[in-house]
Amino acid sequence: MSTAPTVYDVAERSGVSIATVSRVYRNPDSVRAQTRERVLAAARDLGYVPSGNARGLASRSTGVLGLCFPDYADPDTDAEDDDAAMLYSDQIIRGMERAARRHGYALLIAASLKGGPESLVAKVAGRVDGFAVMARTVPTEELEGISRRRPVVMLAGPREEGDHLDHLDHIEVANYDGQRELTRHLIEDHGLRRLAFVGSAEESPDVEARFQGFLAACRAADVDAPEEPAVRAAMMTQAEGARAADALCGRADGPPQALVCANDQMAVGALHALERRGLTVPDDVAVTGFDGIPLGRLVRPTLTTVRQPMLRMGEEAVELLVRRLSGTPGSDPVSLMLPVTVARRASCGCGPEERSAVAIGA
Amino acid sequence: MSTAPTVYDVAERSGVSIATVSRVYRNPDSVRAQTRERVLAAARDLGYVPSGNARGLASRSTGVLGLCFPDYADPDTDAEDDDAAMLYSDQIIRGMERAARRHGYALLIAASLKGGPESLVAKVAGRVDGFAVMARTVPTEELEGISRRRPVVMLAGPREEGDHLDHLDHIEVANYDGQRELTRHLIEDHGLRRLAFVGSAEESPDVEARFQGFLAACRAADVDAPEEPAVRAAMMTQAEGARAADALCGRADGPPQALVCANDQMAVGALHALERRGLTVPDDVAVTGFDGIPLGRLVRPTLTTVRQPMLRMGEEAVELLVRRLSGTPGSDPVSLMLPVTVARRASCGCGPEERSAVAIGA
DNA sequence: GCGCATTCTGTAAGCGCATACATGACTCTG
DNA sequence: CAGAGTCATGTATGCGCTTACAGAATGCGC
Repeated sequence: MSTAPTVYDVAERSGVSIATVSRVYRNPDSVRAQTRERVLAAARDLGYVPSGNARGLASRSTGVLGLCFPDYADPDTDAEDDDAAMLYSDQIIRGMERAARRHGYALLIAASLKGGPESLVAKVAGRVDGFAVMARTVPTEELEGISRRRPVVMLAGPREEGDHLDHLDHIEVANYDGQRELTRHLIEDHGLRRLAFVGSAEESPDVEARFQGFLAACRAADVDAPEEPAVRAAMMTQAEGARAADALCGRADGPPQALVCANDQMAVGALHALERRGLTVPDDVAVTGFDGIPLGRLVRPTLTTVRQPMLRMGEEAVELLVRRLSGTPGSDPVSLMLPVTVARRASCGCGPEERSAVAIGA
Repeated sequence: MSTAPTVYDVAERSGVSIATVSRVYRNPDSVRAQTRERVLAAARDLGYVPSGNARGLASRSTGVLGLCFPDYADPDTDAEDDDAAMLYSDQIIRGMERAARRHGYALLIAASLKGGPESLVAKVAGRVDGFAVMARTVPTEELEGISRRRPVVMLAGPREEGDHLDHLDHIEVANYDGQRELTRHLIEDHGLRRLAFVGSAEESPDVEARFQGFLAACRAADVDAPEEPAVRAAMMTQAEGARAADALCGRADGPPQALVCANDQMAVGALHALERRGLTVPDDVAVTGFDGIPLGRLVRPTLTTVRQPMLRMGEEAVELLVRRLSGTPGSDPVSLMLPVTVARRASCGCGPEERSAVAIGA
């Protein structure tokens, strides 16, 4: 692990100048075949690997795209169960990696640390040509600054409204339409009328949009539409989902007929809590989630949910970045809305087999 | 997207030298609070983001670890089904990302392109402080060269034997012990005696080790142990698994009692093929896989398999790299063997509920 | 108010590569 | 065989930052 060889070493060993060594890698055809072979041989002997840093510095580009995502680790998830630990950021990663590869980019990923998220973005932003950020991982204001210098696309978050609307590119999913359709399904197809929405305490535009979709479906069907979510969970984890379910069961008028959760994690938690209380899902209480994480298909009953097209979201993010990197810089910020699908599974009363689902929204 | 601001711009704007700007980021305490604030304010105004390339070049380290993995995309997998597309490289990624984050590193990932794998490694190797490579993604010889200059750990592949044993660090899994235990289970607990092993045509030490474990269990129980795998699939995909199952069913003596597949993908393909032929799994034929991909729990019957600890493998890889990066450089190459677990599910006849499984090997 | 220790800040020299430009070696044309 | 045109290679500069080292500022004791 002695000090690594550089172009200078390779140049000396093969009797050429460093410019020629550089050309061998950047533009092989511009070097005579014989010379090229000599250089490559020397490089091989030395174990030479071009420094990405130096190359990037000199050429002003890295060939790397980035992704910042929140640390979604749910402490409730059984650490032994690898499958259950797969959340949807993994699917975005996979989608981005695939698309990035097609365009000749590598992918740099980093989850926000509790320490200081600022260092996170800076670290990633400084090493990539452009990057995607999952909503609410990083203050929008900070992203605004960065996006003046390089492309940034926000995933699964709406553009900021009002005075300070941001200028980032966005890729959203049809939260409103998806939740409305799912709620409509509960009301019309299963005849449920006492529905409780489990939201989150922290401000989240996604959760808010889902709640509004929920309300819209209630109103359309003349079902009691509460002003507020029945519960606002402190965090959107299984433990909080369980707590929410317990709270709702303890109410004077008994549990609602359906528990409409703002994400799958909480829904799974609710499932467990209801089971512990001796209630049967979906016969006593229906439960639904949102997101479409793999775990939703592993629990029993399988979880009815609204599936987000995570893979595609990752791919679209890369396409957007690539377009920005090669295109006219001045163009206006883009907002792409991706459709979701309602996955009707067992927890709403649709039986064990997953029903075919259609795209909603966008 | 005008040209990005640099330390020089920030220095000028805040009336200090570039060295002070640099110190504000690298070593904040060494700058008087008042000066620091001025610099940070200027940086904010300008939308300054330190260049990772320049920093890396000057400081000779990147703060990034890497992972190269093969492009495992199985063309048979329903592209619409995101969950099924999650293969085990995703879990390694997640494991590495977590561990890397704990140590203050980001993670750079890249799958090998069909084009030229050499460019892949070079690209990654040049941009990271150290990296992991999944076995058979990159020629060992090339890795050898690179590993002279920076830490490289090979995942899920044994050290090269014989004349050219490599000097890389390795993290392996207990292929042999796992497959032997699973096979023993089929023979002793389910009383099966006519077993067929579905291997792969390409040379793979993993598959070979699994086959040897299979043989060992057969011999130990006095069951016919074939010299060769019953089928050597061209690729380890679902399509090839299905083809293998069909081939075995077409034999004169009828299908075997159990189809022991070298990986889950093929096992799932076999499951489908058997179903198409009207055979019932596990009653007519038992089927087993290897790996423990999420898909194995989604298919019916659920797939009995040997689960590899992918998350942990990713974490251990990072720990190893970090140790190398901060430690005594001269130490000998390490080989870490991780235990596997036999997941007894429905496809071997163990019933729908997954049985508790114990660690095997290592 | 002086000398000295202690902070704080500036100066300058690279880090390893890409690349514009200059140079040299040939080939071709007339 | 001179001059123009090609192609292969070398020279020199700078990309934006870190980091010795040197120098200025500040604090302290007496």
